Amino acid sequence: MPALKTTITAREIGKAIAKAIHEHKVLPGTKLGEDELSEIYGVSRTLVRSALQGLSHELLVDIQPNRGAFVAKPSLREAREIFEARALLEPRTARSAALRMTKDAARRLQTHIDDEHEALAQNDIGKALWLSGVFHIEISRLADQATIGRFIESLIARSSLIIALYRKRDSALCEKHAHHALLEALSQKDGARAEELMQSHLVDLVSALDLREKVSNPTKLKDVLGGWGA
Amino acid sequence: MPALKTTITAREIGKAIAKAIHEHKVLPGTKLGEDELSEIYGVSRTLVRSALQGLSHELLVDIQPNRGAFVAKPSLREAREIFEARALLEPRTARSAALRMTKDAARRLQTHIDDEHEALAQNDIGKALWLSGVFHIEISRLADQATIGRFIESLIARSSLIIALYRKRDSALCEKHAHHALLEALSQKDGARAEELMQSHLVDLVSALDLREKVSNPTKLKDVLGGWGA
DNA sequence: AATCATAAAATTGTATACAATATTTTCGGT
DNA sequence: ACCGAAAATATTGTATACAATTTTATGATT
Repeated sequence: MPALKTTITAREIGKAIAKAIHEHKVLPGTKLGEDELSEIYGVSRTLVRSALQGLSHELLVDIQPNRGAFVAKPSLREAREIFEARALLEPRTARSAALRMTKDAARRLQTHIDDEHEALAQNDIGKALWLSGVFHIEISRLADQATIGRFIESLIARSSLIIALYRKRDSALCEKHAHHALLEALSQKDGARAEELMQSHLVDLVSALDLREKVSNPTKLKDVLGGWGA
Repeated sequence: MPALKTTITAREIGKAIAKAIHEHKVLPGTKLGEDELSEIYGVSRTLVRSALQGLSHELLVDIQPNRGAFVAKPSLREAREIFEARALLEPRTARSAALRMTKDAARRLQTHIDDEHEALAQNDIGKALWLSGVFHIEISRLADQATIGRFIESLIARSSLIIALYRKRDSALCEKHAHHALLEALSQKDGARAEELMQSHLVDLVSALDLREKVSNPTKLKDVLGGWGA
């Protein structure tokens, strides 16, 4: 029988929390108490703290001194920056990926798309979101550029926070076709097309967000509430 | 009188170690023992570990399970990737910076160049190296793109490891003129020129490195040592 | 009832203690 | 002298204990 796993590492705890964040199981602003997490994973606060510090380095959680760790709430500005950075990195990376495409990779990506479809069919939005992120990460892996790949990974993780915070109410996240088209271009080693498709896919993602400036904080309530019975 | 600082944070310890690495005070591969660092900074291993984990996240140190933390030794492949990534990000960032340039920023950058010159005059190569990195980071700060700025910062930090490992023996790191020209373009808000200059500056940096493949590991010592007395 | 000051509880920050794992030293055999 | 095994030492990994800080609860005062 396979060896029973008896320990859990800080990294694994971090991954688990990151996945929960990615799947919108925990929303931005949620407090991540150390004792609570210790309890959950059956370890001391030491490991939990290590995991949280790691996540804070990835800007997925915000550690406030003496107050604790909270799931990060990227500002509007951060949100824009993150998608600008993705627009800069991912299309080019998709192009590189196309050139290195293999049959095996194509099968793997197809499986991902299927899983994504399945999750959507079961209305498991969280899982679909996570799989969608993994799809992008897989592509960046194919590009064989670990350094930029890490950047992209970090951007994608934070993107899920942005979606949680700024998604337009009506927007249906239907990435199935985009991902399918992307896979096709990749399979044909058509780098130029893959680049194009990735670019427009990212534009679509942003267009499903409401990244307009918030209404300026109403210094006077009257401005907002006034004129009810004139 | 100013309040006496009595504590040191994990972040500050990390910064101090990072600076020492950047200045080549500690070279790639150096063991960073926890007890040793605790002693130095007058804190328990807890904070030291936290600092080391942070640095490991930035890939500046390599933590080997049960063996400890070592100053990272980027591979040839990583070295190439890092400068490719810089070539992708920094020229564009320099262009953005030019558009947002202010008198104040120009003065600050000029001071940096002067300091750099001073350090070189005193033959303090380490300090010059560090200042050179900070110069690039300052520019990325000006671009007002925190997200990409963080990426660039991370790349620059690792660049100093690469320089330590792969610098050509004869190459004199003379960035003074390049930085001066860059500052001039920025001051004139000439984005296109700043982008160009940054690009060629990075090419120059790479050309001072020896990033060729190592000789294939000699499977037989005889191949290397044989033929001594034929 | 609302508000403020104070006290109690809960939570995070740091140090220390112990366990697990490496590294070094010692020492017997060849 | 040169290995190799085993003990001794040193170092990292994790848990716990205590200190510092924040949050919540309490109660007196208006």
